Amino acid sequence: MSLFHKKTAISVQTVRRLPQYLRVLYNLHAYGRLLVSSTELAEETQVPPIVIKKDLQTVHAPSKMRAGFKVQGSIEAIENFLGWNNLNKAFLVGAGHLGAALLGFSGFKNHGLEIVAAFDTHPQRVGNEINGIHIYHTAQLKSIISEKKLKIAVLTVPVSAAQGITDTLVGCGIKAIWNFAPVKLNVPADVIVQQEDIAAGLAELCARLKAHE
Amino acid sequence: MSLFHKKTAISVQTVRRLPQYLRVLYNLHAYGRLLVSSTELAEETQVPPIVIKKDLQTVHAPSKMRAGFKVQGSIEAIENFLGWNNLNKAFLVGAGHLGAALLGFSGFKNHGLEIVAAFDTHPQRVGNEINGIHIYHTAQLKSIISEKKLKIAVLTVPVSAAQGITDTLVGCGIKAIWNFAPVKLNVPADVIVQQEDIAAGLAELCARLKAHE
DNA sequence: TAGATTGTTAATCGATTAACAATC
DNA sequence: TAGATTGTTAATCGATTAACAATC
Repeated sequence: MSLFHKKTAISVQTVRRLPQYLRVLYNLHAYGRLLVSSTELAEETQVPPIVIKKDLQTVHAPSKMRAGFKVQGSIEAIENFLGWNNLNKAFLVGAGHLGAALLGFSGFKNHGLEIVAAFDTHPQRVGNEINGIHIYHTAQLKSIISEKKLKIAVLTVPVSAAQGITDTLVGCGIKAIWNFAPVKLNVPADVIVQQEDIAAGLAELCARLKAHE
Repeated sequence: MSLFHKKTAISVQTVRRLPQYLRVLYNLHAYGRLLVSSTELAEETQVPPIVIKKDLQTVHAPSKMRAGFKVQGSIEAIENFLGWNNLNKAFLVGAGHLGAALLGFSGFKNHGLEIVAAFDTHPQRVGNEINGIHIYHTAQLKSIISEKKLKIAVLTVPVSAAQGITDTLVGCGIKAIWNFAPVKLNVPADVIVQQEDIAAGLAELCARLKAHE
């Protein structure tokens, strides 16, 4: 209603729920289902039907009155909203167990992310391939990032190495870092850091366990 | 103020922020610092000082007027709140890359979790040890769970195996499952499932990237 | 002392939930 | 038709934020 073009800020919570819906929708689509109601989606997720209805409405998922949301159209709406219909090229630094797990997870291609290179310093890892992705030595970071024009980093290095690598990445003009190391990274204001903190999940579990007793 | 003993429900958000504070507090403690203000903690985390003040107050972290929160006492308050001062014994199912990453992460001992056994079906993995933790065959789940009286499972199996294993675990009387497989698990109401969904983090990153453009 | 801080209550904001109309 | 569902607006709830007193 404002004359000014207000940036429609969609809540973080909504955004984080979208992948759940997407998984169910993929399944339904594979079974040939054309429509799904918010109540049915609610059964397949932990999310209350009204929340689902609102979330799908905010990403403009198409629907049919009385019949539910269109499966295919909702998939497209969510993918489009998240930008998951065209792949972002990314690279991974730190090809240890966690890094290898992420490299091995082909599902990212459904999630808008294509990891095209990996880096490590460990001589036994450099030169190998995981899931078709070559592991370069970290010394080559700068040249390969600029050569392949990469903007998104997945950081799975030990805590002790995280800030140092980050400084290098920032120097390479990286736009976003998906950080799995449990440290706060210092970056310039225009670099996005998405922090993944599994201790948070564990804390939640422990709190629920205590409350349950 | 109520005569009834109302269960003080602490918000999930607060619980999930606690580990961040804990990491900073451990560092400060290692440097011999006795007090820290919420403003200083705010600089070391992404969290606004008022939120930190409130969070620490809700876990009854001790403080000194005008001087800040007591470092050691705050550590104890958080650990105590989360039950991280005495270790919960847990086991892991699925010793692939992700499982191996979690087994290799000794930091869980600071987080109230001690993984004492791992399980897999892969012949090349069964019988090995990772970080001193033995990998048993999944066929031994039942006997070892009851022998060691384990109540908490960490689930890092492929999606296709997750529900089947879960049914077995429920049959063994497990109390909680920390689930890294991107599926909703069907469990009885008295079993806690803590869902870890890295697609949620990726979705958040993508939304922020889009908003940033 | 002045000023930085915690302590505590109130105000704001935004997400969730409820309510009900519209639809097929 | 009746009933299940989406569409849309209002109400509720709870987390965050602000405000200011108390303290050393």
